[in-house]
Amino acid sequence: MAATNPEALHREKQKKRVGLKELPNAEQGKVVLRFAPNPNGPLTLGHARGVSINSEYAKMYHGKVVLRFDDTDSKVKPPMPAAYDWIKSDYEWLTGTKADIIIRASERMPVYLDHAEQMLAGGFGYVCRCSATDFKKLRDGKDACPCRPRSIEDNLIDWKLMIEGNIAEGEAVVRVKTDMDLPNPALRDWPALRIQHSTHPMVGERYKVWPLLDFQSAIEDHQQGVTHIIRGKDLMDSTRKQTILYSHFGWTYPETLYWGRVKVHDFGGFSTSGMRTDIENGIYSGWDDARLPTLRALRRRGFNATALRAFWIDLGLTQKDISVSLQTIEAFNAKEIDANCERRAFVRNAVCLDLITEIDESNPGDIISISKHPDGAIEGSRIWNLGSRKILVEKQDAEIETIRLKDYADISNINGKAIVQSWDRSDKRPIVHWIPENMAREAELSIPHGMELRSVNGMIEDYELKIGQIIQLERVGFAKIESLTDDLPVKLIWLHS
RNA sequence: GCUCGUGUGGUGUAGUUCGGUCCAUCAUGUCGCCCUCUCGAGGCGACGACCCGGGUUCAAAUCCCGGCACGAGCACCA
Repeated sequence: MAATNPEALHREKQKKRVGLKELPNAEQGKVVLRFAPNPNGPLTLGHARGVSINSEYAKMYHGKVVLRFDDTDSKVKPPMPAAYDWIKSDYEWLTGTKADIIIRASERMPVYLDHAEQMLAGGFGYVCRCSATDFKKLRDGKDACPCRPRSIEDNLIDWKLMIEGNIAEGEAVVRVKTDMDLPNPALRDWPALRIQHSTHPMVGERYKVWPLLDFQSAIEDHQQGVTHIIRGKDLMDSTRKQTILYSHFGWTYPETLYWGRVKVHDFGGFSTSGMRTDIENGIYSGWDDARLPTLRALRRRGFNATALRAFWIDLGLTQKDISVSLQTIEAFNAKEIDANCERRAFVRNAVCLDLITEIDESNPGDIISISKHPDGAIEGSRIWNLGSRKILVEKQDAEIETIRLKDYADISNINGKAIVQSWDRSDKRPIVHWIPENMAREAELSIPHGMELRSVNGMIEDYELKIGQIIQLERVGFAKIESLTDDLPVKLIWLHS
């Protein structure tokens, strides 16, 4: 045997860093972050990343999160009045707290319009009356458009016409002056505000000129003292555009971090507008349809907010475009909820057997008690009455000759007769779940599976069932009790295994 | 086309700042074994990766150069 290097034995294995990376230039108590959704529907699993990461950083640095509704477009992505409250409650559900500051861009219009005027008066912005296509042509050739050199006075006159509603939509736009030689064409004299005469669901027809995201967001971040922006990397050019605007105003741009695109294999993308259309067309029953990746749907199915946050924080903040599996989220969820879920039996394709027992001194009798949770995480027992001498097992299990009825007895199963062979576990025969026939109640388990909703019928153990309760169906998986109506089967909604 | 960004096992991540302590972390997954009571649970174990090619160096996942692949932006959407 060769000599062992003692150092090699003591070498420490490297550890995985836990939690989020440090934020650059972050000072305890002074960090201000923001989460800025478009209120065109409730929050999705994708938004949950933004909410989780931002709120976690706020917690780490004892900072604040601004929840801002970016509702400055009423034509392409019109805001949904109901969505403001949905998002607020989705946010609260997920983080367990209210956002520190909540604002709507549409109520802050005077601020944006005022800054637009400052920009024009300062000569670093101008009103452009070229058509979008003409401008694009000029911009691609690094050529300034004819409106650019006009005087501040002329710009202010046009601006007045714009905000008074005297210029039609598409006829004018306010641009931020940049270097036309910028290598990135997307940045050259980018548009800051445009005309929209449509009715805004929150403020009506009060405003004729609306800021675009890059302008509105930049001004508002400064107003709120945002120190760190975390956004999708598709918005990298926004950062560059806004940095130019900030330097015009003499402000310092916040630290900016990015994440890549996320897909959850089982859902695909998270298009809110796509879901909205499908709901309107009756493909889905509503925003909480179990097949949808909305937070409300996930919550309805029994996903836990802490688990969802833990999942996103574990993923961390990287610029890679990723595709994750729902299975991973489910594993986080199972870990989180297991200790709180009572067990119940659910027998699909039930087969009824006659229970035959010999009277002997080890016979536990007709009243047996089974723990609500295998390792006692939940106290108490379920009390079963075997008085009817009839039991239900799954058809598949009934085809096996010798099985063990979980927590009861080893039996031989021949011709519909379950004959007790031993009370104690006597060999390695399979353990199956079962229920006394007189304690069984019909149930329907609804399982979302991609575009379809599968339904599995069976008999559930009717013991202390409560509506809204998440239980673990032994050997099947977690499910939530959706409805408990007399005379109707219990409705269960599938969570995961 | 122009601009920007990213490349670590099946998936996702740690490590990359300041090269060695990395025969590369953890989770999820898959497979196997165990189980005195969920074989869709639990326990244990195994599997599996630094995009490619050069270079610098005693030493590279880490630094340099060149490829390649993938993604995003180039909206009067967010």
